[in-house]
Amino acid sequence: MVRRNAQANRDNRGRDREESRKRLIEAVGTLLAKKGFQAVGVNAVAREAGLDKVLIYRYFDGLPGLLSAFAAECDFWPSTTELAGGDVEAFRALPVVERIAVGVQNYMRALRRRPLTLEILAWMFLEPSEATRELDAFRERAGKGLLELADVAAMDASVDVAALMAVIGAAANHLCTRAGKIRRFAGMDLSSDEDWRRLETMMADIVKAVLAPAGGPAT
Amino acid sequence: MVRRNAQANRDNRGRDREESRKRLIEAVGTLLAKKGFQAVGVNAVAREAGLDKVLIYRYFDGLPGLLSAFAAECDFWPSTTELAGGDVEAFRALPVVERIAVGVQNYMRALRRRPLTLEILAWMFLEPSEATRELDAFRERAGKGLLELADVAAMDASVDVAALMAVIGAAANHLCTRAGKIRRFAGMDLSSDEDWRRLETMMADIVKAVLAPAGGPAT
DNA sequence: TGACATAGTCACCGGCTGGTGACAAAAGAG
DNA sequence: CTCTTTTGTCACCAGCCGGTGACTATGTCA
Repeated sequence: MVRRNAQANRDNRGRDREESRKRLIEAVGTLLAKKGFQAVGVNAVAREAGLDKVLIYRYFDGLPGLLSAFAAECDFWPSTTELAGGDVEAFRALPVVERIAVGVQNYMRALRRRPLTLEILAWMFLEPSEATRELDAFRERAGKGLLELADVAAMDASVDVAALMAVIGAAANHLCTRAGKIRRFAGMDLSSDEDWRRLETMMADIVKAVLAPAGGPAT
Repeated sequence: MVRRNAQANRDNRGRDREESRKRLIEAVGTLLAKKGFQAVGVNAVAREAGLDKVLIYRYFDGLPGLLSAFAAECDFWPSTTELAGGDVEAFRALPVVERIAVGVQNYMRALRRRPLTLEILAWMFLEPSEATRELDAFRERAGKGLLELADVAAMDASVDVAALMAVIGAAANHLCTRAGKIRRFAGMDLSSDEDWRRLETMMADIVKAVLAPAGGPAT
């Protein structure tokens, strides 16, 4: 009785550590996509993978380790290159206002392209837990990269750039993470490409309007 | 054995429906403040109140009903008056750009003043569940009120006001809900009044810069 | 062949969850 | 005084959860 999993594995002539690792990691992804982060537990993942949960402890030293392996496997977080729009040299050549405006747009697009990342991100935003702690490394590292990529330091000091970036970044995070949960937000349809275009345009307009008021200075 | 709760109640010469209702509602608040929304379950609330969980079903018809009662009891959501800064007449007399800028500031301040609301809100943002569904009524109702309060309809059509409001609102929600969870966000200290002042100022500056570029029209 | 490490299964633990049915004690009504 | 309703307690249910120890099956190497 209750031999389904065992048999399925025996048919595969299991006994392949790498294969099992892979299946467990994949199970995290499918479970994340199907039921959200809340459903990702040792029992559920093992069940989804058709393996025994003890392997999670043996191979990954627990759930945090498995999540970390999952993040490393799939392209969990956008690369600096992606944030620069593919061509870092060309990006650096842009005036600073354009760099920020384009960088924000690319950041949002990169996030929206990764529903699983958004799912995890939403939970990390809500309550940084033991399970998600290892994933923070990815975020922080990428955060540093983004800032030095935009090279914001060389800016007109008359504008509070840090506050601007915080507001814009907060809006991007909120809009992207909510997009997977609800359809409408403040009158915008988060499932509509057209409305996302409006939001992206507004973000860029904000950056430009604040940093370069009335065709003023701005490097 | 295990007579603590029972005795505590007997000492009070319990047998007071209203008193018990009140204690259950209060238990939601203290639990929310102590351990967050995740910890709010039937068992935990009853334990916190020193009563039996069956009373939650009898008096509130389950957890959603209890949460709804909680929301109705405490001032869960800011009133229109509060969003207008106390004086609705004076608020209406402001030019539209000022109305929006001030309204956003008041919205953020109102949220930050309500840590329990923020805790619930964060969960409603993450995953609208059966338990939080009844609380949505409060939000939607208040949302309508805010929009007609600002009277955004009478605006210069050359600017995408809806997108602007969405971006600003998203930023406000994200910054406020995260403030209770983490200290720093994008270089800003969310526990510092000084940095909140900078964020508020930036929000207002954004609204003004986008709606009234270079001292342009704007009603 | 036999010894040994690895891969994987299974049964079990304590503790929690939401939920229910049976019952005691108090208050009120006639 | 009795009978009924209300208030509250308690015991129990099935089903999860994370975690562990004991086991078997398979392969490898001498």
